[in-house]
Amino acid sequence: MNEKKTENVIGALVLGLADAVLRQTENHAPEKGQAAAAIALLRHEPGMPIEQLRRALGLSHSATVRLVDRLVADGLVMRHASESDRRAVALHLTDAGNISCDAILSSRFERIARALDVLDPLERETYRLLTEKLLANFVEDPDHAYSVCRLCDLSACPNCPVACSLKAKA
Amino acid sequence: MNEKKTENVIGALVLGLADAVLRQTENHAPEKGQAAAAIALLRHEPGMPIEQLRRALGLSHSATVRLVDRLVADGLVMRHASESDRRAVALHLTDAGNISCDAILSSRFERIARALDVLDPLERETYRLLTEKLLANFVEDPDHAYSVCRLCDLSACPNCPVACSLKAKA
DNA sequence: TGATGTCTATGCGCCATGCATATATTATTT
DNA sequence: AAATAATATATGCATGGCGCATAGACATCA
Repeated sequence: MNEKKTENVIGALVLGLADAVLRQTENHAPEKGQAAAAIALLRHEPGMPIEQLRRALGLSHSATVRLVDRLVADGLVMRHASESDRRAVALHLTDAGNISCDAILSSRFERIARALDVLDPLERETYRLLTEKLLANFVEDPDHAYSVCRLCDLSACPNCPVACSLKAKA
Repeated sequence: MNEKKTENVIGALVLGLADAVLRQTENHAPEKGQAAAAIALLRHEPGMPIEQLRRALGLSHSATVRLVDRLVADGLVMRHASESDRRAVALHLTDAGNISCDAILSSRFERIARALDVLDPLERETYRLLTEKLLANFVEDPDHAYSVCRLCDLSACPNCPVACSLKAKA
């Protein structure tokens, strides 16, 4: 009995913590919504084209173009010519964009770390291992991987289970 | 070393699963955004006034009033006079609203259950216990509790750790 | 080379949002 | 009890983001 309670509890934490993280990161971005995620993704993958960014953010094409327009106007992002495809735009962070990105990543880290404070080291390790198992099974394809990891600090994520899982599938 | 990896992995799962759940539930609501959460909240608390709904959804006042307007126009919600406060509106689900709510809750459950499929029963139980511990520590006040549990199926959540945690604080 | 698909950009209309304001009712103060 | 402040709801207005449709540049493949 009460088999549904597990799903309720996990759903609640997931929703609440995602809310909290998104609120935190939005405070360090020029606007609400996916701006912070766009900035973090451009650190992951400098030179990312708009279309790839679009798929990672789950936006329509025009919404993505206009988001990039605003980030460029804010001085956080630059549009360069892509070397491999002359149709495409290669997006890069400016110096100001990198500073903004640092603030986004560290505020996200702090918020999650605070939520994990109640766990002792052993519990935390257990939780990490189980979460990695869930995550490896969760990701469907490269676009989804970018989406799921869009606010991660990849420099602090050796052997990312998402990347490993995709490699194993290929 | 790699102390930040725990936060990265949990942040990624939380974000990705919240995305997936929100997309699922939106499919069974008349519009994107907080409509599905509003419907689920009105099942939790029939007669909830607009202001309380507003705090649970994290919207502005006018956005909430207009959201309710649209839900009423869609035939999912009714505005009644509140018995305890003649300024307030008591919101209730219509029959159609209840049907929509059933679809929202079950689609959320299915999506989360699917993500948990990789865990064996023992792992799942461990994950549930640790998540309950995190959740009990996470919730700040009653408004936050409504927000975090806004898509839960409370009929399947005996001894909700969120409610218990708030009782203990009071 | 020709046909089709992809990547980016933009004009246009719609609609959700925030702001300021208005009204009714409750709570508080004197 | 009267006056004042605070709360709950509603709405007109202006702004702005979004989706749709379209267009041009380039790539890919036959």
